[in-house]
Amino acid sequence: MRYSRMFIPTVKEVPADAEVASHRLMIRAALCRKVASGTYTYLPLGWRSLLKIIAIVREEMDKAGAQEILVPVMQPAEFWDKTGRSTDYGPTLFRFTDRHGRKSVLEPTAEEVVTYLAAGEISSYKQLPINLYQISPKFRDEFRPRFGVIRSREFIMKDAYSFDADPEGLDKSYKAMYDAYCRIFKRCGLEYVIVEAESGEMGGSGSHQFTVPCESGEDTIIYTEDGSYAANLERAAVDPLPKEKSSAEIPAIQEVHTPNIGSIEAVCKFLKTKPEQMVKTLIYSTKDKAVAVLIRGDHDVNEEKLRLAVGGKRIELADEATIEKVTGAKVGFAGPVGIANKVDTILMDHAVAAMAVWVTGANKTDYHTKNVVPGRDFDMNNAQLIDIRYAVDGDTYDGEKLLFKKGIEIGQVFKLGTKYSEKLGAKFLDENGVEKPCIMGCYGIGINRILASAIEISNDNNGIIWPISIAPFEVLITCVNQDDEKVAQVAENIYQDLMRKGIDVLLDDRSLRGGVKFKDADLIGIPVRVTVGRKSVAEGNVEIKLRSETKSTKVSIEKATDKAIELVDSLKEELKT
RNA sequence: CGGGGAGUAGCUCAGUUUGGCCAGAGCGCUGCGUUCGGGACGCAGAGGUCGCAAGUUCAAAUCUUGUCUCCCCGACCA
Repeated sequence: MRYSRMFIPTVKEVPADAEVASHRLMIRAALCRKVASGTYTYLPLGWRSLLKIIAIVREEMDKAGAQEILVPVMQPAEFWDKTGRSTDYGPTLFRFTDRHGRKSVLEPTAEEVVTYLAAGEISSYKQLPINLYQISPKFRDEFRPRFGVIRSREFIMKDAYSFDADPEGLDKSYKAMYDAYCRIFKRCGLEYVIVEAESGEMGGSGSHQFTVPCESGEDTIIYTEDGSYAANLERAAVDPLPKEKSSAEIPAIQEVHTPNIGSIEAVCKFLKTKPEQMVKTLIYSTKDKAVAVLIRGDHDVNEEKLRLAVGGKRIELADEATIEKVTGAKVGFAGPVGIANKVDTILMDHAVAAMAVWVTGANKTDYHTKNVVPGRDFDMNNAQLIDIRYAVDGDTYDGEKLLFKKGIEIGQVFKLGTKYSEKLGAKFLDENGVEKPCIMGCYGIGINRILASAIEISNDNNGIIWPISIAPFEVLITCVNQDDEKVAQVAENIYQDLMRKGIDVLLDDRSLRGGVKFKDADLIGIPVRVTVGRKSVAEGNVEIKLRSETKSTKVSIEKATDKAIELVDSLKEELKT
């Protein structure tokens, strides 16, 4: 491709609304442009990279035995009602009504439609296992799109769905996808980590998340230094804290007047105490039950752990009316003492149980209680002791200190089980003629996030440094003196030669000053660069360098092609699996 | 959705407090000339219903009200 004829509108100025490096560089290097909040147009360079990523994903999926299909982006809302995800997905689901009044959604993922397909076509164990995947746009009405394409409302996802006859089969299918993911991300040049994850509203029994560690990531991954444990924030388990020693004499429980002081900070200030000496009592409700959650003042409830604790049911913070009914007080004054017979369940975090003395709400508007001694003033048998909070700095798991790191989630694999197959009737007859639901798994990769995270972890002040596998081009020839016919001809010859030999090459044949071309070259980050200029051509040479290095080497014009190919090959070699 | 901020030339922004002499700068773009290996320089030019709508006023980018959009901080996910 000739630069002079290619649409590569690079920009010198840093875009005002781009916060993270990858977003800034994607705009500046002319990979994409924003159309509206969370939606982007990909320009030729960006699309070329995406196509390369897609090709890698497709190749590895096929190799892992999955088969590519394509389901409609526009799906009947009815499917989503059947699985309950119409409500579970909530406002994130894009909905619309057609001219006949039929309700539809734009696919955020395709469990429903693929399971519906399986329900109609699969009837025998002989057809299993099967794994179907697609690579297509997905839509999610995120409350806050941000970081460019990292969290957007429309994105390209590879989503795969496996159907197996038994749990052992699912384990195999899952492993095949897990391994394929490792190969895909390696080939894309990403440094990634795999952590245990929660399956969230996907449902199911097991999940791993693939994350690229970097500062601008939105996800938090938690791991132990010895590598024995790694999980995401939603999942990470923590050890119980050591029991505090109680000082000899603790005065009797005492009610304190705290007018209009409901929040933890305010109470602490008022009572001159610290959040870690307080116990928060949060009232949650499921469809039919009220649950009190006791957690230390400086900790946060992990609602995913909470959801699992109540048997995977949908659970949310109770509304004001419920709280007032349960506690007999306004919001902000709930406490554990005497609440046992008002709620259906009391869940107590380990850290609360470890405390010697509590400061809590009094279940009385404008009052708190202090000197609450667990066991003495609160019957510990009323509460179910569990791990229900987010891990914080200083926590351990299995005795090992937990460390925290930010990252971008680029893929996740789930063991779904039969949630979807049962609801949508994807059943088969086993070898004994017994009808059973298919056991499913689902597997997602954020294609655009691979692009963004590759840039995020590999760039410098001057621009992108692409891994060669997903770079828009493999080689860039910079012709420094385009108006010098001889120089231009040398560049042209190398260009033709590289193209003939199957190299993805871009020739910068614009009639511009060298400096401009070098700046653009750094910005768009093509990994191998051949510089053809008057000086070196006069000596019979050209210069070759890697984008990732500053030094260039002189090679004779005749050997330029071979040298460039050699560099391309060695870069590719590093990404082989 | 809650809290904060911003919409003026293709881009980055000044001007708004104190209404008029205020339609501006730099970059980019077009033409000519000089330059020509790290985003050159000179001259000449093109380009804007000041987000939109209503209102106040002799007069509105500037004041009032409404509205839309975008960005940042919190709760979801690839």
